[in-house]
Amino acid sequence: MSKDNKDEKLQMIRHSMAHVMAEAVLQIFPEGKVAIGPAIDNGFYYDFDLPRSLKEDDLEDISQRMQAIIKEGRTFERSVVSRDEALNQFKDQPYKVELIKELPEGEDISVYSQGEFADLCRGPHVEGTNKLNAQSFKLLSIAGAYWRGDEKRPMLQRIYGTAWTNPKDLRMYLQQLEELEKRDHRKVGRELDLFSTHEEAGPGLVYWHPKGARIRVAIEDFWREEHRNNGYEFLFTPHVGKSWLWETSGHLDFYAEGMYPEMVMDKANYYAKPMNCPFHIMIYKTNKHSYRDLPFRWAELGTVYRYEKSGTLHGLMRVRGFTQDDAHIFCTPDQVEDEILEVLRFSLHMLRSFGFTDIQAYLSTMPEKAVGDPAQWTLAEESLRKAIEAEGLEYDVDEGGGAFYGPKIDLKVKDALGRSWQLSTVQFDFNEPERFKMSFTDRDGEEKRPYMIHRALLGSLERFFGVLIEHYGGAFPVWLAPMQIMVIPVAPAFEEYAEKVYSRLKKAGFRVEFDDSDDRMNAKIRNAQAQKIPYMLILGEKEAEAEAVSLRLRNGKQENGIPLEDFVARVEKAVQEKADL
RNA sequence: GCCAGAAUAGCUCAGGGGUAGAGCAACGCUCUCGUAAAGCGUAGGUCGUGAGUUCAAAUCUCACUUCUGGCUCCA
Repeated sequence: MSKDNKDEKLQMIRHSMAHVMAEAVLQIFPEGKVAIGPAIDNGFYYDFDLPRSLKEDDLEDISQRMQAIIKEGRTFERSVVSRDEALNQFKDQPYKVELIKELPEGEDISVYSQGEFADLCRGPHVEGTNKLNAQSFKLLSIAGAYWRGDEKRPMLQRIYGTAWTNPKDLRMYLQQLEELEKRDHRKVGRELDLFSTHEEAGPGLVYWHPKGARIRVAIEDFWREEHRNNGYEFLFTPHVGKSWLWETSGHLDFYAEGMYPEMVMDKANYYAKPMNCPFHIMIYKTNKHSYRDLPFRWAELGTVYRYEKSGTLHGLMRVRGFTQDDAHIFCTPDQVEDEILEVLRFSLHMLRSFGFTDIQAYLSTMPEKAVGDPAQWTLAEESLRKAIEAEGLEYDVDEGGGAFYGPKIDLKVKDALGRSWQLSTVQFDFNEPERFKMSFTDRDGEEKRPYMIHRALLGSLERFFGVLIEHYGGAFPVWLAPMQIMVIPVAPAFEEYAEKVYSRLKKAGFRVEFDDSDDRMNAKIRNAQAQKIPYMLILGEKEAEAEAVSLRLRNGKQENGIPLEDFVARVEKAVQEKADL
């Protein structure tokens, strides 16, 4: 069977499972209202409006009822009904009635029934429950979900489940979930002592511990070096600014909800910055600029603060204070195409350097409500499209999905577990240059608006760090590892030689530690392993005599009797090449 | 912000209307050791915060805070 066929079959199974679950839930709550229940990646869900809140215990009951229904060997029967018939049949189901009323005139209204339970549904479904396996599904969780995703509509109860063709696939999926849990950056972050957040000090605000900061410094050092190589200048700007900035940029009109509230001082209102751009624009406006000066590529690791709704905060992935690896490019119209191509190349180079090789692009174009001249939009969109194609990237287009101020490319990477993360973004801005009345003097002596491009390659350092932690499961490649080498003497008698090796490695600039605790060697190895340190050096009599080291890698492999200087060269090479080990 | 769940020692967790428990970690002592946990001991908690019920609250109730799973949001 081809992959597509297989996927289609799984979709049908999952969707059918959702119907079976709906029937099971209605057995318990005959007066319950059903909303929608589609198949999703790895499973299905169904939304209900029920007289009471579901509890975890209910899932077991529902599961058993589902198994019973499956074993009854029902068939899924499709029937086509008129609108009136449908309205009549579902008159006790207000959510279905709403859906029926919205179905376009002339379209078939189909109903699938499986014995007692019938559901408005486009289908398709498997022929009968004999195609479902009572042992290869699992109900996973209960969640709240707004009807039609609208926060003004009723909150429904959603049950998520996963379903597969056979119990083995289910087991594999559940194992994958466990793996995900093991790699969770919040868990790894605590185990490796990388970062913390504090209830008393403010939710969504990240504290980078020494070991986490080592990784950040490695990232930032690389980031600066690459920006220097790519023709960027660096800026530093303040963290707060007077309301004038945000009134002018327009953020106070359309983004005030996302900002930390004002601070009043000396009869002026200050705001913590949610964006760096107005600050960069202030620097631009300090001088008059000629077309000969452009382009400017100005980068800043700019820390911004945004009020994210409390329920949306999540570890490092969604926070209230974060540092963007931000840059703004100001250029003339005829520079746009080259600049965009360069930015995209740079972006890909950065992401690949961190081990992300599976990258997809998303192009978002002009929405209905937009500022700026359509000709500008066209030039911008074309430059984005050309760049993506020049780099041979797979891409999707979200027609009309751009922000009102300009089109953009987002890059998403797939991590080691196949999950997608949006990291890079390249966005045109036709709004702020206008509002801040930016200009440059063109060849013909006229004052013209520069093009402005926002771009972030890693997104935010916090989020990027979170993604990195999960991508590597905490086992960072040598160049990023907070502790690269652990020196472990076999016994206290060999501490002198171990000390010597330690000094040599320290001198070479490596992040090396010396475990001189009272633990036995075995315990030291275990501790180093738990910290996912790439290299463990086991040093005893043999090594001391030969000026050598015995190397244990965190993947369990061993190499004994490596001359010390060879090991130094080897680590230098791994760091240089950004290799795993 | 909304729905649901959770909060007990640094960490992982047990317990539960009548003075708080384990393992790991920490600290001290002993052991001097060749590739994933040596042994013994010591210390450590107003049971998230505030209020209420009760003779008595960590336990029951309410509010709040934070976290978790979702929804929404992410111009």
